[in-house]
Amino acid sequence: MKYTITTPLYYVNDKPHLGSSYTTIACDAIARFQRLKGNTVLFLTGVDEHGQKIERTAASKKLQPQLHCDEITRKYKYLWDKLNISYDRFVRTTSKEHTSLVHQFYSKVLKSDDIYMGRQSGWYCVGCEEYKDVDKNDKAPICSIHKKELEWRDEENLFFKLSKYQDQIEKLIQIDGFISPKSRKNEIINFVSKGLRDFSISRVNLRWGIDVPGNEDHTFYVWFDALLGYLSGSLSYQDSPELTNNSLTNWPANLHVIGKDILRFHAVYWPAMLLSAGMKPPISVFGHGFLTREGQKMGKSLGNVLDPIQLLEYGGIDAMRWYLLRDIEFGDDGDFQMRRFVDIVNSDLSNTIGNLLNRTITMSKKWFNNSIPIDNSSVVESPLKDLSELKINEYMESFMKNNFKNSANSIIDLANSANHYLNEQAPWKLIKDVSNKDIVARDIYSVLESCRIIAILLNPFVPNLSIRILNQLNIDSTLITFEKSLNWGLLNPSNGLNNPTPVMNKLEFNEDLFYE
RNA sequence: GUCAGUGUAGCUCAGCUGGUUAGAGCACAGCAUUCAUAACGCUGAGGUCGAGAGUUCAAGUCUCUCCACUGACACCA
Repeated sequence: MKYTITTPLYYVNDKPHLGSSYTTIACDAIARFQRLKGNTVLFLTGVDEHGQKIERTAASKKLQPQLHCDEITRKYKYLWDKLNISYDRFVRTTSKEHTSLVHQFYSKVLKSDDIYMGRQSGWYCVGCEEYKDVDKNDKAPICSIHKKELEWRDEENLFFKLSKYQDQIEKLIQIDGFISPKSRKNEIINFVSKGLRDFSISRVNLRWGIDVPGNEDHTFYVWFDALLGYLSGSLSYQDSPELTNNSLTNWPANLHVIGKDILRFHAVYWPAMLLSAGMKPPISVFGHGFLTREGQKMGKSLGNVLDPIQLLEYGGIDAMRWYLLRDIEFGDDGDFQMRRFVDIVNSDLSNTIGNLLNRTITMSKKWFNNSIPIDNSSVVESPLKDLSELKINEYMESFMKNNFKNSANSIIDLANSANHYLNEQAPWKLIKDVSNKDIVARDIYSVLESCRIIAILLNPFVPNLSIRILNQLNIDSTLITFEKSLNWGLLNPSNGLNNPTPVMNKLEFNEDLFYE
């Protein structure tokens, strides 16, 4: 089965922030999960590089727009690299291939007779780059966001006939699972029910964009450019892109993950555009929440922006990924708290999981020939076996619903129970009597086996840590799949064990590390 | 402003159609302790369930009012 998942195409006005890291980490976890399930995954990410804001930012830095984009794009790629993001394709909207695709797509929409030239007039905020929905008779309205006077503009734009797709969109968004989470689905339904209006897809006074064929003084406005990146990244033949059914083997996307702010464009505009071009809409769209920091909105004016690179250098990749996926309800807004970051990571990864692995390997090597106890007879029965099966099921169920938090909790439950089991059985006492050796062998084996399963389940969340655990168990991480690797009793005693060293070091709390 | 959602221990949250002394994890304190990463385990302290009023034998759970925060209300990359 094919599975296509996308992040948004990030706007390269500025360097990547924590929010885009969050989205991308979540997508990476899903992509890795789907690969472990045996699906052929296309994980697509990229950048949106056009627009007036970028043109201006570049100008203020005295750079050509393209050079500015190159620079920021490099930063994105660098960060995704550091976060071990397993993307398959990285789309740039300034690439030749993308431009070609936009033109092809546009001609399809033209053929459907869904484009017309219209006039747009109204109060325009340069800061927002958009028309404001204020009373046209107002004499000097002010942008509520920028607190600046609005400009009156009156210009020719090409429009897309969104209104024509009212019925089809209404049906689509009703489909169970198309929009998640549910609360946002209701908002969209509410919005659509009020009647869809056509929207403008071109600008005349914008040079940094893709030309509109046949209207050379126009360039495409964001949605007829950026959204199409999903298509150009999905084509089978990237080099000479042709928008045909043959080349679209990775389409439709199974899941677009985006921030809640652009949900409407993905759940309403985008499907309508695709329908117009004779193509299938995506299968599902997930709008996640935003991150605050210590209860406050992050912003430059507050000086409390948390730089993902800094966080990464401080806590490491596993800590960062784990905290974001494990502690924040995917879909809801979340609050980044330094204290909690340190506590959660230390407790879960170092104390519970890391220490479990460490103590068990030490015992095993000590009492069983520097290796794993051979215990084929009793491997079959263990309370931990039953529990692991239960937790694996919970994990899978939650993950399919993008409920990473519950999924992670299932892993922790299993690790806690294994620790608990050791304390109850106390093999370090039993071993003092040689006749107990079989019991100890069974116990140690079943805890090691739990560790193996924990490592596999951990893989989509914290791939690096997962591999470190598997390495200690002497297991080749490249051969892992859910289907083949999650059965109980697969740990092979003849493989032996590597020397235990802590797989996860503890973090020290440092309150004002990241405030300038 | 209109509509929707949220508000439960220091922190993150469970609490279905109202029913015994309100739960979990983390953090904290004490005990115990090496197989182990000052880890694990056990025990404990912690809440007038946003505020007020009402319905009821009984309300965190229903109704009303108020407060705080969040989101939607069309072109916010």
